Amino acid sequence: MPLSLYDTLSREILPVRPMDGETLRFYCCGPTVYGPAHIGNFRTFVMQDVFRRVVEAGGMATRHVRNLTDVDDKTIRRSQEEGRSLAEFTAAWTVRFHADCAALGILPPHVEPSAVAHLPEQIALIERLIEKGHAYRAHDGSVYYDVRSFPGYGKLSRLAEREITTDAPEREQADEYDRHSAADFALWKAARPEDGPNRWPSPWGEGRPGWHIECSAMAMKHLGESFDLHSGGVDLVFPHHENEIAQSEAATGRPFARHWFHVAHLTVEGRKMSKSLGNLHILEDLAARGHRPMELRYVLISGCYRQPLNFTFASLAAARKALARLADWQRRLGGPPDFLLPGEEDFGPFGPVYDALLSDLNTPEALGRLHRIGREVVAAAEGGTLPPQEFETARHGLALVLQCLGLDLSETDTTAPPAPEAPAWVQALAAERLDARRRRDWDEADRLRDQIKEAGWLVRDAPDTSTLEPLGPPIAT
RNA sequence: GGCGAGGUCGCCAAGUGGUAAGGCUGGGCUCUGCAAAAGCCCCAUCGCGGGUUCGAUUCCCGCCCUCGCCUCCA
Repeated sequence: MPLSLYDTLSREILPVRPMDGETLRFYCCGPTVYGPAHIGNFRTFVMQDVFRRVVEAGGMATRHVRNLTDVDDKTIRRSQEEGRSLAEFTAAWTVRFHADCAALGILPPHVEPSAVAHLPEQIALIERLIEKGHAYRAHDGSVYYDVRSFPGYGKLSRLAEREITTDAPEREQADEYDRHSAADFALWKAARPEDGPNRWPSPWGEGRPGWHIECSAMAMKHLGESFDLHSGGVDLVFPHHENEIAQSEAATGRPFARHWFHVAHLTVEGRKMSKSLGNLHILEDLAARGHRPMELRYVLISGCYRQPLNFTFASLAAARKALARLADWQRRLGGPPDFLLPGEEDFGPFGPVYDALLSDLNTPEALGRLHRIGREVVAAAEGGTLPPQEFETARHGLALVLQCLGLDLSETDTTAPPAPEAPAWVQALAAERLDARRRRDWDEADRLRDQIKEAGWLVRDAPDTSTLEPLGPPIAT
């Protein structure tokens, strides 16, 4: 059974099938590498990752391309502010992005093309559009796409051209002077003084590519003129993806991507994420509050990708508990098997979890089923009512399902959290209490426990010893 | 104004034309010197008003409210 997924273009849930019958080729709009990616960015990347894992678990090969936008207004401006070359600046943020993705268990794409490394492809595509009469050169050496030359313009976002032009803000007025229509967008931007050394030669003079053209050029280069699926955050529907379609289909005369997969946005504690609210959280912020990346991943897949998801620190704490439980079950089922054989028939009792994922990537339903089935299976295994062979199937199925969700529980050992060392004086109290406990002086032991608790530490007794752990995640100030 | 999404237990969040998954929190119990952990159990009639229907949270209409996009923000 193939994965069914909502398609933004047709507004229908459609099966996702490779058009070549072998490899599912898909493109994801990647990050602009000018700073750390925030949790909203990661919602999209995590969902794209789950998508890929689910497809691959069904035995299908994939070819995953995700670009790096490393030349645009922001990268140019920021790099200059810091006095670094554009290449040096974007390389540093790319390293950071890769590290964050790895922490979140996001599989690296098979190809990760960079925009600056694909200038010839972009220029060639623009030339092709000019030749076909879909683009024109402005006086300053910029090149614009002629939106009116493409009848299908607006089909993805359902925005009539009339709407786009009527209320266009009065920004970039200088450019508008040269544009045939306010809806026309730049394919090539003529160099400006403030761009500094960040300019490249082209048939139209020095400049740099517009934003949208990079994805068209790189997707076509690495996936072909027509491919299976294209993905990004909902905000990219318009104008980015609308423009990509216009550019690509006008140039090739062929359908660009067959399926469009968009991930809804995140709110934070019920409010829109924004710089001014200071809630554009990044992985670093969460770590400072004692949260692991996997906890964020769990939160990010706990809602339907088509619905806005409300991120809260309470849900992060809930995720920690839920992960600990899953890790416990996995341990009690004998731990993950040494190797996994992907295939729908191998999910054993966890088949319904995978079915939920195949049904429009319903991750919350999948998590619900995972908890319900997991509880039953573990109880049966420990109650002795699970035949040995089914025990092995369950163990394997659980691992497969966790792999689809990308939940790596290896770091989730509840008995040994990455707890910071308690201050020496708290440890001294704990040692004192352990003595009292060994003397069976319960009153003294309880008194010391309370004292330690007030200091923010929990005493956890084992038969012959005790350990300390912080009471809840530290609250960032 | 245009296009679109949504209002389900204290919080997060699925789902269905026949009386509502799951996680967290909370309450009870088992275990434990106590506590923690673990386990078991309990906890919602689905924004408001109409309509269709044997029956609606699920379909239709109206209203209220929230949110997203409408030129470079995932």
